Amino acid sequence: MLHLRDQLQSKGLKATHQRLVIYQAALNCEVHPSAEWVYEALKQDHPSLSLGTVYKTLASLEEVGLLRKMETTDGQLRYDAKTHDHHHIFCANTGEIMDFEDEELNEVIKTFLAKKHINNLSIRSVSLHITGWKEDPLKQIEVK
Amino acid sequence: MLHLRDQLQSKGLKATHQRLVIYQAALNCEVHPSAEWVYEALKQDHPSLSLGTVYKTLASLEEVGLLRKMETTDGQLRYDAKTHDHHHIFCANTGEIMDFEDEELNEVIKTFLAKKHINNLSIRSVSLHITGWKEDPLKQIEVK
DNA sequence: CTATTTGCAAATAATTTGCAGCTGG
DNA sequence: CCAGCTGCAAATTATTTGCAAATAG
Repeated sequence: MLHLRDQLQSKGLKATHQRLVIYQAALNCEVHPSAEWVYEALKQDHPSLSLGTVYKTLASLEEVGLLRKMETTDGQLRYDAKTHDHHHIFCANTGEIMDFEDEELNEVIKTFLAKKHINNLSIRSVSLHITGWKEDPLKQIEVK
Repeated sequence: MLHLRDQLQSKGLKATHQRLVIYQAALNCEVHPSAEWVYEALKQDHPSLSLGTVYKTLASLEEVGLLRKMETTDGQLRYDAKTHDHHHIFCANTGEIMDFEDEELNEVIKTFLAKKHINNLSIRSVSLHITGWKEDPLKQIEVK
């Protein structure tokens, strides 16, 4: 828990109890959490935590770069605790969003884009959105 | 306007006046429109058109594949009239979202992913999210 | 005709805001 | 201390729904 505290402080945020647990929940979360998700996850152990605070805290963490906003289509703002370049696989039948990390792929894409010299744009990050379909026969049954 | 009518009908949708103008507005739009955007754009010429109808119509068009939902971070559901694979450039200073089409890039990415054989996933589409920074000195002034 | 679709208003969901009281440094 | 945070409730924004009236085919 100590280095989370340091991270917050180095960004100029007070290391409050709420921020520590919210940040930790986001980091340990295997999915890409929404405010609601974090709130539900923490409610049991921290009943006095309010949903409004979760919203504000996630926004602050994003503002200072400790979290990233995720682009989604599902009507909820989601966050991503990985702040380095990585990719996402959206499974069209199960609705899952999985991380996909591949340093080689990052290189391939960035090299390609660098060669192209798009307008007067300096590229900061790239993230691939892969839409796929799980061919697992067990899962197939669940297709709605 | 004729082939729009045909497209709707071929998908089993009645070619109503509202659908024709909404679909056309989405197609001619250089940005990636939200329901609100389409509504505002059409309000003048079609004052009886209701926002609820715009929501329903965009959802229907997406359902039959004439539009795609766009992943965003801005809290509004946006649509994209391009239904083939293409990429998006998000400009971090101006907030613009630009299309980026490059058949060669699609190939490079798909070939790479095909080689990897990710789990038991069949890849349906890929879309690259490029975050960049416009180096235009004129624009730099506007950075907030 | 009649199954769909529209317009409107009311309902719901997601997020933000205002502000009094609490708390970390 | 006291500036920055939190909790709460009310406000706002985005989207969906229900239903009677309109309309495409």
